Amino acid sequence: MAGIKDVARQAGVSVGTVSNVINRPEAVLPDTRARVLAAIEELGYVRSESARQLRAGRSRIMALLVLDMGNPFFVDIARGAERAAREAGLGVMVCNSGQSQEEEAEYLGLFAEQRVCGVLVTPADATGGNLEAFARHRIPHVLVDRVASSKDSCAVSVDDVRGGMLAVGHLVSAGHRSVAYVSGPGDLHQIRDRREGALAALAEAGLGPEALVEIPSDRLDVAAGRDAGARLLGLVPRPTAVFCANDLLALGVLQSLYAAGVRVPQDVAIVGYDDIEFAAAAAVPLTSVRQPAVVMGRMAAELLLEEAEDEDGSHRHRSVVLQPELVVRASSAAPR
Amino acid sequence: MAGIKDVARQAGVSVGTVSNVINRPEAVLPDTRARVLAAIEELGYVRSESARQLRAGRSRIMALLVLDMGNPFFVDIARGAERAAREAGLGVMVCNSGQSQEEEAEYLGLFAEQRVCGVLVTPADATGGNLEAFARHRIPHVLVDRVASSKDSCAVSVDDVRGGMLAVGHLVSAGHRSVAYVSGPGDLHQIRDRREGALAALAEAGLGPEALVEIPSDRLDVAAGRDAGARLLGLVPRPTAVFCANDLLALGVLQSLYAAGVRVPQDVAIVGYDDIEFAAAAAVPLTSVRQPAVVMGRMAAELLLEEAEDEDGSHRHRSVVLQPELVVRASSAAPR
DNA sequence: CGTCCGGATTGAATTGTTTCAATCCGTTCG
DNA sequence: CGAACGGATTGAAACAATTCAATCCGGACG
Repeated sequence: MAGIKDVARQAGVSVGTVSNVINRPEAVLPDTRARVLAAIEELGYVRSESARQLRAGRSRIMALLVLDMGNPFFVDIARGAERAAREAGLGVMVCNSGQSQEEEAEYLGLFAEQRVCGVLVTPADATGGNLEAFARHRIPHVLVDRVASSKDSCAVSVDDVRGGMLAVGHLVSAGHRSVAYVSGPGDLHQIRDRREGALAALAEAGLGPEALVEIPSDRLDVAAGRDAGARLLGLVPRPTAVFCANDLLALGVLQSLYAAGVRVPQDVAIVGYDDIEFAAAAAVPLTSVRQPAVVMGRMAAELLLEEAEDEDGSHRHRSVVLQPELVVRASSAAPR
Repeated sequence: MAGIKDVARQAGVSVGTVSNVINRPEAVLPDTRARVLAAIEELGYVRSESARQLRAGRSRIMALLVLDMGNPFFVDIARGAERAAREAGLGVMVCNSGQSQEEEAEYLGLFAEQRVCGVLVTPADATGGNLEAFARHRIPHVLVDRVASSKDSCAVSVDDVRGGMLAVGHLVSAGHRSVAYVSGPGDLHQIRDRREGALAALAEAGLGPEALVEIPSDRLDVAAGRDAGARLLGLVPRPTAVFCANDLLALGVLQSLYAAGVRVPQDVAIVGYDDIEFAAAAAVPLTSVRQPAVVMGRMAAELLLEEAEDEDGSHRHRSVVLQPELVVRASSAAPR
């Protein structure tokens, strides 16, 4: 494959001039430039990004590590981040940790080797232990959908406590007195915060923590939701409402209940979380807590860019907290 | 940031030995190895992927360029490809072209600069003109969800003509005599093949091409489906069934009809395409043509690996055609 | 005792680009 | 006419790894 030297020889100029034609065309005489461009065309020259990177010390790629690309919520985050990155001339490398700390660690190692200009990450665990190495190496990183645990990084999150309050508050004010919480991996902060919000809403209505029946789940997908739905059906007495930690779980629960002939919302009301596109199109359109996912992705990318481009140490880490919004649809209503 | 030289100095060995410790540990005496590993640990050394790449000539990353990551069908393809790639120790860089030829060209250029070891691509246009440069530079590439237009590359596709036949054959045998086809961008092969299959199914039942009413759409998402649904409502006479080029469109159409009080399937039957996870959870569970998306992604990645690892030119380009499968659910039934 | 062998280690060459001090050359000015 | 200037161009250094021929060293063997 042709390199810059071949181009230089072909055009009868030095390598420096070829580099200038590519990077600072205005600094080269028009006819020299034309000659070089012709040589580039003729040889089919494509500049090597790795050589540039080697010299520059870091790549022009930003990494995004999410829990699950099968969840449209994360796809929206990716979309927001991608747009912001492209505006800055950067590429985005999107990867899934699948909520596994090992995979997360593996990917973070990969990113460090790639010398990515920064990492947007939704950590798979609460402690963020995998990120310590990043802080040590001064690799810019921004926590996404997660509050900053230390002052070592920026973070963009949505107020999950408030989201849980909105969801369960809505159920309580519709008259429900016993609510199931289909949760997810216990080490996820979001899951815990949403529960806390749910408990707060119950407390506000004078109900104790026993009014919230937790149905744990180790994953956050539709299949796990179906399992949770089956378990819900077995509960005696059965709660009259379910709050799910995300919409995928809610869709799975809905399918389960539907299949068992339990009517939604007459017999059981359901509230999901994320308000993914498919929530509105569900068998019974899903009441859900909407998160500004695209905005979150964009803001995270912008914070990362600010940190990465910061030369003089003027960057101050910030935590942005966005507000969720309840979208009421058919799946929630007063109990019998 | 510490480099291999710093490690060598710290451990009192040469750079070659450090390199050996990392890449061929068995070729180094245990105590030397221990010393080097200690130095690596102490200095927090992380090897530079760009320097490796520069020397090796190409990266250990495979690119995947799909039309839209918002479509779960492509997410499944990505999952399949990612798994196969990781088994081979490669990373995957997933990008969206958004069906735009300009974006596609931009990304392909980026991939060439990155010297990716190969590209999996669902071209945004029928001609695949953007790929010519790849063929010229001998960059391995595999067409995904698309038949090979030339003998220059491998391809993995699903028999879309047959998929269209399955869908419309099902509708026809349920008694429908007029079917709307909500299509997508006309330059996509899949869209045309599915139409062809639809026409073939109609012909088999003695119906002419006028029995297929095309409702064109320039995108393939839920919003476009809603638009298409609105247009369908305005048709006189209104077809009794709709075949949608994918499930996102079908979900959108379903929402539109539902909102207008048109009953599905009593008034209008709907058949989608892809059988995404959300099809089964829809307001009316969607009949759909299932594609083996994960398998397709995996096979594509495996073909690419075979091509990329081929040294002696023994690789022969192949086209794999997978078979789709009809999944009948509530959204399709006999007309009034 | 010298030679040979083989495994461990070395260190220089190589990769493709960017950058920058040095050089070249044509103009202008004193 | 020489010097100073300034824009265009040059060419070598630097980036961080891998690779490989050369070297080193200890032991075995003649």
